[in-house]
Amino acid sequence: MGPIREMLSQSDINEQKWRVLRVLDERGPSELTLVAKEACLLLPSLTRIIRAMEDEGLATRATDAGDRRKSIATITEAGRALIVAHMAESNAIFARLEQDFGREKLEQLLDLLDELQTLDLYKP
Amino acid sequence: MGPIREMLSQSDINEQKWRVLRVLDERGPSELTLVAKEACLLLPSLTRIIRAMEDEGLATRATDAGDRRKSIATITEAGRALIVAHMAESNAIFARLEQDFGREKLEQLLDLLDELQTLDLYKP
DNA sequence: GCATAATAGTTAACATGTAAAGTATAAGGA
DNA sequence: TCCTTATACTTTACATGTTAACTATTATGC
Repeated sequence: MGPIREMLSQSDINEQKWRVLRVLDERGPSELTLVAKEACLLLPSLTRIIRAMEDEGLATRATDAGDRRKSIATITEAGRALIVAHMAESNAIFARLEQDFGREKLEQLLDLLDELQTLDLYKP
Repeated sequence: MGPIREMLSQSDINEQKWRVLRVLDERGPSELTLVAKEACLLLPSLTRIIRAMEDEGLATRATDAGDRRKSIATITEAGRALIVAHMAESNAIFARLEQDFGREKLEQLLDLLDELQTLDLYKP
């Protein structure tokens, strides 16, 4: 993810915020636990990140009406604009990776990682 | 690597020190840049870790005679003893992973990751 | 219903990662 | 030889990850 980090460092955003933005954009308003899982973050990290993102106007939050323990995060227009601004470059980086590494291998790798992550190695 | 971390947390050692110990054990006395590469650490991290390991008597250091910029790290008997003490459990964890995930898949995954890491995505 | 447990997040304290600048030594070229 | 560049770390400062303890709210068993 080095190239992605490099791309984002030009802007006023980092890798974690980028992942959160993309999750919120793809899945719509979501509770924080889900966002954390999708963005591969622990909740304490997400707490920190999303507070910053609120301050920067990239996302908003509201407590869920049905279950007041839950907090629902939503991407703002500014957040969406940031995604649009970087999407072309992001795609180019990904295309480059596909070309250098091989599309099949890349898919294989991602599948294996996904599968490994769903394995629960703790239970016996 | 969760299970490995769990195993080590019982003891007075952590994941990074474990990796450094294993590198030093497998490759013998080595300069720090090599150790960092093999243990997937940046040099500043290694500096911190190896100082602690010296204090705990797990490794020693000496400046290279031929090139006085280099620092050569060596595992001690205490370090080797720590490896021995945890090796059986480490092997069991790995065997468990092989069983749950599949040996072939695991090898495939490690190969792909290795290959990806050698790719230089920054150059042209 | 009420006590207990479970869930969703937050906070705080500490460990670790990372980038940038600094030091010391070595190598190369005019 | 002297100046410049490169290498091998170290130090510093800050970002991020991680664990444990905490609050608030909801679900469950009796």
